[in-house]
This record gives sequence, C-alpha cells and structure tokens, in this order.
Amino acid sequence: MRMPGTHERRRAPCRTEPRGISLPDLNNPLIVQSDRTILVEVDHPRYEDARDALARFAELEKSPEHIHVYRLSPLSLWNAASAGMNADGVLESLENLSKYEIPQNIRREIYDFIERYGQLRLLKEDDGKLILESDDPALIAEVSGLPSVKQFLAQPLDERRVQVGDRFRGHIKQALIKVGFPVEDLAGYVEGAPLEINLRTASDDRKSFTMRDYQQDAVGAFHMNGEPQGGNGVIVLPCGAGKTIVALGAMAVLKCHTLVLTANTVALRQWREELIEKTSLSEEHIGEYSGETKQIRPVTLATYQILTYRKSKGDEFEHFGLFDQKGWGLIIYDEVHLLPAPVFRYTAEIQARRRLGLTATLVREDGREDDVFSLIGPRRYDMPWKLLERQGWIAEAYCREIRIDLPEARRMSYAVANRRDKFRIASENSRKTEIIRALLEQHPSDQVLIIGLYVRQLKQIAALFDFPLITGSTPLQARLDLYTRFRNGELKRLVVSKVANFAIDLPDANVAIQISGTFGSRQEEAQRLGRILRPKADGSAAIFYSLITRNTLDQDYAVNRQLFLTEQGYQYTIHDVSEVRA
DNA sequence: TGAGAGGGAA
DNA sequence: CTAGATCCCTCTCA
Repeated sequence: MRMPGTHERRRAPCRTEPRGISLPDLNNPLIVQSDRTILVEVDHPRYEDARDALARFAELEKSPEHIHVYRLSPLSLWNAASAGMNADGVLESLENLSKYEIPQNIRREIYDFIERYGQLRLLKEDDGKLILESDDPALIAEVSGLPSVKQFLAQPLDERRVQVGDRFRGHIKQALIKVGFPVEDLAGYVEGAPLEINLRTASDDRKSFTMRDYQQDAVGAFHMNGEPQGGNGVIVLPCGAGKTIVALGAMAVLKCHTLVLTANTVALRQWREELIEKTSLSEEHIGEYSGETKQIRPVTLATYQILTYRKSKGDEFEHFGLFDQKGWGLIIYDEVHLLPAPVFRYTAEIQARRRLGLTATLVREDGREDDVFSLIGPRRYDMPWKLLERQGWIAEAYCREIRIDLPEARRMSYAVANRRDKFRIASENSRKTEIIRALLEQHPSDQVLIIGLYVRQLKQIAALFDFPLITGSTPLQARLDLYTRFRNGELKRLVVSKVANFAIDLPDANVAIQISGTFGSRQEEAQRLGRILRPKADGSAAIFYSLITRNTLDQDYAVNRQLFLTEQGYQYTIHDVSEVRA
C-alpha cells in the first residue's frame, strides 16, 4: 500500500556503487537483468513478497507458468516516485529479493528515471506567470531546444527558468513526458465556487456510514493537505472497493462546485444516489447533464459521450462549454481508463482545476497511460487486490483456464483464415458448449454468469440451454426484470455479452464462465472477475473459468488478457478438458 | 408527450 | 486492427 501523504522531496545524491556488503543470495526469488527485465520464480516461497514489491514500480510483461517477466518502465518508476517512493527504496527492494547483484546500468537508470520526476517543475510566480523551472540549467537548455516543447515556451527569464504560455500548462507536460521528462506541476489551482459538502459519517445520522481506512488514506494521498503537489491524480482500487466513497471524501474536503464525468448514464444515476445517500447534498444541488436533461448545478454529472458529441466529423464539440460553465473547483473522471481522446485534449486546457481520476485498472490498450499521467495526474494511491481479499473486503477468487482442442473439422478453415476470422473461429469453438454443460453440473446451486464477446455465439448457447440472454439490444425493462430474478435467486444462470463490462447494476454472481473475450483486453478480464468479487455471506470463494481453444489465437490473446490479474496475484491454473469431465 | 427506431461517432 | 456497447440526436408515430 502507498503511504498516504508522504511526499517528501527526492533529492538523494546519485550513488551507483553497491552499498555495504550485499552478497548475492541464490536462494532469492528474482533476477534483475541489464535489459530492464526482471525474472521472478513463481513457485518460490517468497514469490508473494516479490510480486507485492514489484507492483509498486514495475510492470508485468509476460506470465508463463514458472517464471514471470516484469519490466522497469519509466512510467512505472515515475508513478512510484509520485507516490513517494525514492530510488533507494526501489533498489533496496530489489537487492533484498535478487539472486545476483543488480547490474550497474540498472542501478544508474533507476536513479536517473526516478530523479527525473521533480527535476522539471511548473510554478506560478506571484505576478501570475507560469514558469518551467529546473535546478539544472543544462536540462532547461536541452528541453527548450526540442521542437515539440519549444512551441509552448515564451522568453527565458534566466538560465534556470523559462516562461510558459498560460494556455499550455497541460500541453507542455504532455510534450515533455513524451520525450522522457515528467513534470512536477506545482502551479496550483483555482479554488472554484464554494459549496458546503459533508459526509454523513456522524453517528447520530440514520444514514451515516464509516469510511474504510484505505479510503481515508486515498483521500489523503490525493489531497496532500492542500499542498500543490496534491489535488490531481488517479486513485486505483479494485471493483467493489468503493472508489466513489473516495471521491465523496475528496469533495467533502475541498467543498467546491464539482463536475463528475462518467462512462454511461447508469453510472451517472448511481452517482446521484450515492451523493444523496452519503453526503449532505440534496436533489437541488445535483444536476444531470446528459442526452435527456441539460441541468447545470453546483454538482453536475455528465457522460463522456455528451462531451465528445458532434454532428459529424469536422464539426466542433457542442458541449465542451460545460467545462467552463461553473466555477468547477474539482473535476472527477470516473473509470479513467475509458476516457476518450477529445476529453484528454480538453483536459489539457483546464490544468488549473483539481482533477481526480478513478479506476480499477490503470491500463489502456491504446497506450495513452502517459497522457493520463500528465493530464489527469500520477497514480496517487493503489491497493493490491489480494490485500483487500485478505482483509475480507472482496471475495477470495480462483481463476481456472480450461484448454479445449479445436474440432478436427474446423482445423482446415482455421488454418487458411485471416487473423480476424482465426480469432473468431477459435473463440466460437463448438466444444466449449460441452464444457459449459459439465461446469454447470458442478455448480448446480451457484449463481453463474456466462460471459462472451460474440452475440451469435451467446445466442446459440442461450437457446441451447434455455437461459436468458442480455446484450446491448435488450431493452432496459427486460434487463431490470432479469437482474431482479437473478438477484433473488429465482434465476441461477444468465448469459451476458459485453454489456457486462459496463453494466454496473448487474447483480453479483459467485461463478463466471468466460467463453470469449475482446482480443487482448486486460481491463475487460479484470472487470469480468470483478463481477464475482462481492464478499459472500458464507465467506465462500468465487470461481472464474476461462474457456480457451488450445494452440490458437484465442490462447495467445488470453495470455495478454490475464496479465493485469496475474500482476495482482491471481494465478490461473490450467486444466485439460478431461479434468472437467472427471 | 413519450416511446422507439435509426444513423453516426469514438 | 477486430466486435460490440453506448450514447446522442433526429425523426416518426400514436
């Protein structure tokens, strides 16, 4: 867990020689290689220590059975740095777990990268000028010469300071991170119009509730007691861990007009309910700015989609004005991993407003994590899924991958198909049906979700077993009826398409069977597991089955999909069809 | 007035 | 890149 509110300056002298006597210990679980990869033995008794340590500053790249491969990426190190970690801390963790001495170049790079965060700072002068500053004149000279950066700079004030165009506070951070220099933004914020917001945590209130420790910590890590280092950034918490509560906590601290952006209208309604239930705000304070209504109130809820709406391609975004409407002192980006490109563009323009991003999976398949870092802010707080599991906030879960052969009759069509059709053929493997049947027999009294990508495949399965199916075209009322019946146990099996990725009101199950997924989406896999993580009344574990066609593209993509959850400590056990039947 | 279908966008 | 879901707007029909 990140330590809350500990943002000390990192000015440790660069030290590349090994400290003290740190003899290599072949009994340790990992190897640090000079190409920035880290190999970890999965079956090692200290594997969990290694995994938890690496989660803070490295990314899992590959996860075959016995050895996991992590990579030290600049962004992962900067995220660690902005959460208060320093290079000594990173090196100490590694030394403590490594079989061999850490290669010299890696030592050097860890210091270099971590120290880069904070070497360039954005500040606001008393006269209102925006300044890019560094203690190192050579660094200022270097970045000032880069064409992608130069366009945002005005006159140099002295050798260490150069003025930045007022409008370019976001753009310059974006440009600098792309050339390898993250900027620490200390230029502060506009306060926004005041609004009295309190949490209903007082015990005399009938609707009172208690903030969990980690939620409190997350609020602290975001706000940082009002220091300019805080006030922007991303909070990463698993599905069901109460991210909304953290946001309400931030609102209660800042007490200002707030704009909340959500991925869909159902989420928007849920925010409204949470605000009314858990804060002192009432209906008249809360506005909904969506396709249906265009209210703008002290707290306004809007979808990403309405912001990015335009009649046709070349037109302007009709509703971007919403950003400037009120004196927003805080903008909350729900499900920040889904944030669309135009919203990034606009967010670059509003860097003087506090920004809070929320997500369970800070990974984007489009590779724009660096834009999240520079425009919303760095990762301020996260909580390993397994730690929440241990504390009982989410259910224990087991992941099982079942490998199924492609029927002989489909082999030839698979062999000659293009990439897209190969994936479809493998995903729609008809033998998955028998496995579903066998698994259902093993779980006669469980609440089971069957989740897939291809609507055609889902329709076949729903028809075959006579289970109800929910897809994007299922009308709202029909969905709600099915949810109700599933929730009260009258219905025990439900087939769902990608709606399950977004439908936050989908009832909880304790078993999920994934029959196909959106190519290599790590984020989707995590969301799907999230559907079965609500703690069970009897404390029982949840099971996530993933049905994969052996030695096909289905299996290749599955490997990538599983990376995020593997990083979080979930181990996929691999099973043969024969084990399911037995 | 509201529901429902269809098109376009990202 | 794929397939699918969602959302927003507009139009039609009662």
